[in-house]
Amino acid sequence: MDLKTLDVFLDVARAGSFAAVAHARDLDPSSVSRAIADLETDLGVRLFQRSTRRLALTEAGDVFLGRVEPLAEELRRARDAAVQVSGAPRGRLRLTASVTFGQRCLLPRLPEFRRRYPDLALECLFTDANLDLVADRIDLAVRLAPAIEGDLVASKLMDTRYRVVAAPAYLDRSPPLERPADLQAHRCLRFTLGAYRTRWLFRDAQGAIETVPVDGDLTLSPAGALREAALLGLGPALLPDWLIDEDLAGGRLRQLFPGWAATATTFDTAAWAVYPSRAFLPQKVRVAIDFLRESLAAQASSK
Amino acid sequence: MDLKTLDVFLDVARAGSFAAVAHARDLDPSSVSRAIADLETDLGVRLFQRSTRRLALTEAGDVFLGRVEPLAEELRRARDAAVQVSGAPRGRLRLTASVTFGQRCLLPRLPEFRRRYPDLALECLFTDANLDLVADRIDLAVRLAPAIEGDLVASKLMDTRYRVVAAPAYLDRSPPLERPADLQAHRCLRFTLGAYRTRWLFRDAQGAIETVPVDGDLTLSPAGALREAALLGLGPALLPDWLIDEDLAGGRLRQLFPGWAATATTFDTAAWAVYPSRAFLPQKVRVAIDFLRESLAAQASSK
DNA sequence: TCCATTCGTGCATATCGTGCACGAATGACG
DNA sequence: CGTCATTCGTGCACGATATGCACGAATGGA
Repeated sequence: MDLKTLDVFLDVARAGSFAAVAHARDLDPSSVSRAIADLETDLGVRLFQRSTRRLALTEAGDVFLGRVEPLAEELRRARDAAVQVSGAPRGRLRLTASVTFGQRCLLPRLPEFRRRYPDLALECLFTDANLDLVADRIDLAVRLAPAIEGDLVASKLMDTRYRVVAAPAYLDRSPPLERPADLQAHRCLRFTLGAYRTRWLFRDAQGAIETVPVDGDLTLSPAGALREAALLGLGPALLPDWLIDEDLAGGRLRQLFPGWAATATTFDTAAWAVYPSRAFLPQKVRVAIDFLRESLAAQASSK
Repeated sequence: MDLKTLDVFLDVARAGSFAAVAHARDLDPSSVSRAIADLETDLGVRLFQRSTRRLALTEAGDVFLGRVEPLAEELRRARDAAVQVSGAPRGRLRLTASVTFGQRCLLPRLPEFRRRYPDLALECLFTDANLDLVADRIDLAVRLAPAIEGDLVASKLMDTRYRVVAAPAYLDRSPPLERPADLQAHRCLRFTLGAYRTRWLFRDAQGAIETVPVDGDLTLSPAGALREAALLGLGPALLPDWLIDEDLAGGRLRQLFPGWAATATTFDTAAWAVYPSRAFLPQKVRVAIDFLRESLAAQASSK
């Protein structure tokens, strides 16, 4: 049973004519005739009594019409409802990012986002666990990486950089840190993740890369905790710019080796908006991506 | 949008797997995958987020599911309702017959019919106008004719015969009526319709046909009125057996020329149940035909 | 009676649905 | 981490179905 056929049935019942409906729908009358005949066969019930000039609903046809007419309308509504949910910046958006990035870069932007899209409810899952977009029904993930692999679609929000920093008080009472290699004489504040614990990489203005072994008696996670330790003057730390830019500007932290790019993994990395598919992208996701890109870009360009 | 596709969608939403649904329905998984993809294209909305091991409804998919789930059930009900109306001896039956036949042969049978089929409402249109089955939405017509022509379906209920009759009092005071030709000396009671007004036909035991011109100063319609005139002794009348059998048995009328078959049109004629179509014949019509055939046949065999 | 319109059907063809084969991705398991 | 079974998506071929066209029969109006 085809919904188009049901619509044809409704039209024929109203018009009392196959030919009139065929004309209105730009179909051949034989198609309408057959569609109705097929529907009758499908149902096992005669819906119309026919003569060439007259068409009348049977009692069964009457009953079917009464039942089916509201349903056709409901189905249109079902479609419209689905389209509307998808097409409008409303509904519920499930967003995930790491704890620190979420709190540092996304949370402060929520008031403005809410102001712009008051019909859009946000569900933020800030976690350092790498949530599965399908299984956890995530609409949008913000991920920090040099690039995004796999089937997922990614849209770059902003570039990110790492810097080695330390508190002024730490620097005042410590041996000088003029070159990256000087770190080896210091107890560095290390991030929990693999490469961050053993060696940091530096690239100078000419592009030469230097690997510096690092060690220390403090390993921390998440990145926000590392920042706190650095602010407390516990040692040098390798931290992302978006986390410490304000501390640097406020003098609470100082950047070491400003002529060098620093990292523990890759020098070129970014924050990405990641979502499962481009096809039929709900509007709510679209506007969130655009908002974040715009907002974070504005932050980046003010450095 | 196909209802089968909607059912597949519902199954997939419940099972969270294309493959499982394909297996349950004995389909290839690619068919399920395509059906859902086509539905998404049709709607312009993504209903599921997919990974090979995981399938999750989108928010739009959720909304659509909630809307569509009750509709599938309602459509099944619509079909069932139509089938039920058609399949059961219930509902409303529109029946037509000529005034006289209706009152004489059908009306007395209504109590028994109602007793048998209490859920079946009868709408009887006894009229001498030849109603159109389609335009007037007649389920069943009882027609008196030698045969039924055209597209309509006819089922013979019983044979009918005409007889020339007169009241005993009329015969006592009139010239003798021993042969059909004797009618010419009498003022016959004539029926309004064409051939009944000018000549009656007689066929003897050997099959020889004699045409007798008839005349008189009284022309009547319907047949019941003609019968009344005959009972009043106003003259000889050509009347159908079903109308006068009881009068003959009660001696109120006498049959003339018993060795001859009489008619104004054709000698072999019958009462027919006529209905628009055999295809998907509603049960209510079926039982009415069967009832009338059985009941009228019983009347015929008791003569 | 004539004629325009309508429904139904045969036929040919275009379109669509579906199975099969296969590749890529996913997770569970050892 | 590697292996493997399972799952979804896609190309291809082919069968099934939908549809237009032509035409005949019937209907009703003039």
